Amino acid sequence: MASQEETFKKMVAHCKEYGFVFPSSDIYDGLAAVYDYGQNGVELKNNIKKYWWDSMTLLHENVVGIDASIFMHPTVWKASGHVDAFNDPLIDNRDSKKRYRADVLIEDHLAKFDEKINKECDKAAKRFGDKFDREMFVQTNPRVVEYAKKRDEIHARFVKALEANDLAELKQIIIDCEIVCPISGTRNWTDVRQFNLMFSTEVGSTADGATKIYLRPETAQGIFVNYMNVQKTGRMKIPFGICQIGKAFRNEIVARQFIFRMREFEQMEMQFFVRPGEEMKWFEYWKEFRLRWHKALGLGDEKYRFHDHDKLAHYANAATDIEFEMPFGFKEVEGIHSRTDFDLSSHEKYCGKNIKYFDPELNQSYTPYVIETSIGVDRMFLSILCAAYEEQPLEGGDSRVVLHLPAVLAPVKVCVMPLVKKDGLPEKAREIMDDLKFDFRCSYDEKDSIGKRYRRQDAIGTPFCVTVDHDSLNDNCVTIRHRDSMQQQRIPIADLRGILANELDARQLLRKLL
RNA sequence: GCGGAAAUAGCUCAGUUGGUAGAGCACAACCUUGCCAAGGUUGGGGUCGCGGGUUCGAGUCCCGUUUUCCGCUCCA
Repeated sequence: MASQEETFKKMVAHCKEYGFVFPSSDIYDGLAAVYDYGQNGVELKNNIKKYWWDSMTLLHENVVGIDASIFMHPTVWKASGHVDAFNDPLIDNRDSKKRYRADVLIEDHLAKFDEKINKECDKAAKRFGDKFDREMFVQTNPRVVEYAKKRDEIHARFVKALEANDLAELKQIIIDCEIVCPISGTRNWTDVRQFNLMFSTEVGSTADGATKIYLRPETAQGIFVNYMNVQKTGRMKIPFGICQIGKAFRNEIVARQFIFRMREFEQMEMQFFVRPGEEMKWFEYWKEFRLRWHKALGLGDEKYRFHDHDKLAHYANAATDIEFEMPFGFKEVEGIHSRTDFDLSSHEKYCGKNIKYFDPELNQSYTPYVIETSIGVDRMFLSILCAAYEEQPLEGGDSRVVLHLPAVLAPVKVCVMPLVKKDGLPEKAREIMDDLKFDFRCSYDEKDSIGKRYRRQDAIGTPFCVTVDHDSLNDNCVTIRHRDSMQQQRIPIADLRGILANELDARQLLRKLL
């Protein structure tokens, strides 16, 4: 495991050295948990997005795309539950250095009163046997009445403090209740602080009374608020899906592990609208389809697994993750959730408009249920790089760093190089490249020895190198060198385009999904 | 956010008890060579993360700060 972590560190360094991922604002020492994609990274990322987009929109005639704004009406986040669910009051214990949610500490404390009351009841029940009347006992036993009174007092303060968002009062409750840290056993608490996972900004000048709005913490809501527009204008019939690729923002408390958890990240999401009662059927369909999409890349089937959620989010009735084996363990890359009608119903309530679907086959209206597939582009990018990166020992004690990227995703498809920088070979190489560059992302290299140039292309995962030598001028043939096997073939220049087109055909990948 | 460690050229690192910065690789030009990281010559590139302080003098000592890594904590 230790060597895997070492390899991961080297992979991260490799990403910077070869123009895949840079720290944001690098010349100012970076910005925590924000990264930029470089000249090779952006190509790989775009190729991942295209593979996803095509698999959704080309292979499913009932799935269409949209591109919603990052800014949305503030009420969207009320309706989605984010405003309430993402505001956690946090408190630290100075001795144990542990952090807790202040509301959870108080709730746990309140629960203790009920435990005490139950204990008294149990004792009394044993004493009185069949004659025990619990209701009567609770109302009359002085000790139990005292517990209940205290509990209700604290509960009332607690609810009031939460409603008013009174952080000082929350701390005061913790002090008054003499709540201690379960680890250190002390009451050496910091102040309660609010931590909102959503970034906020303002629309309009402050003089006019600016409106506070949020940067979206998920792209899903952009689809929900457009569901009616797309359904009506696209004449969509249930079941149908809307997909989207876009940025989302979360103010993570701790963001680590390179691009795995970033404050600004990109999601590829689809919301699939179905008849109520049919959601589990479609949940299973998308679960299976999405896993096939991952496995089709050929990074190794054993690197994927499902992780079903035991604890479901407020909106879901079934949820699973597709996890990928990163060097730091199996980690979530994609989530597939059955979101019920939670979002659409909630939006209907908040916006006050009828957004039900009229099903002509059933001759009735209903709020559709939703299956969501949500994949992090950056996590997908990371998983591919982790699987592709290899420090490969070669014969004679030599070694090379090679990225075994799926050819369809590679940033550069082919590098054309003259064997030597003279005798008309560069001109011939340029000629070949000018012919190929409309179809494939090509690069040209004439610097350094041929071996060195091959290694440079291995390091960025270029699947093919084409070398022009002296014979090429006479026989119109070139050498094509394959990245993974390092084997070379001599082929006519006239066949080059056809061979490359076949090897780099994205359709072959998509066909595996049917 | 807490604790620990670190920050010197694009990368990997050296730099003695404080005395005004080096190597290898990489990069650019030229020469030689030509199918898996060859050799030579020349050149560009660093106010040593940033800001203070001590000192005649700080990459080196002290304080603060930023970023990164490791461990906690958090993660609908």
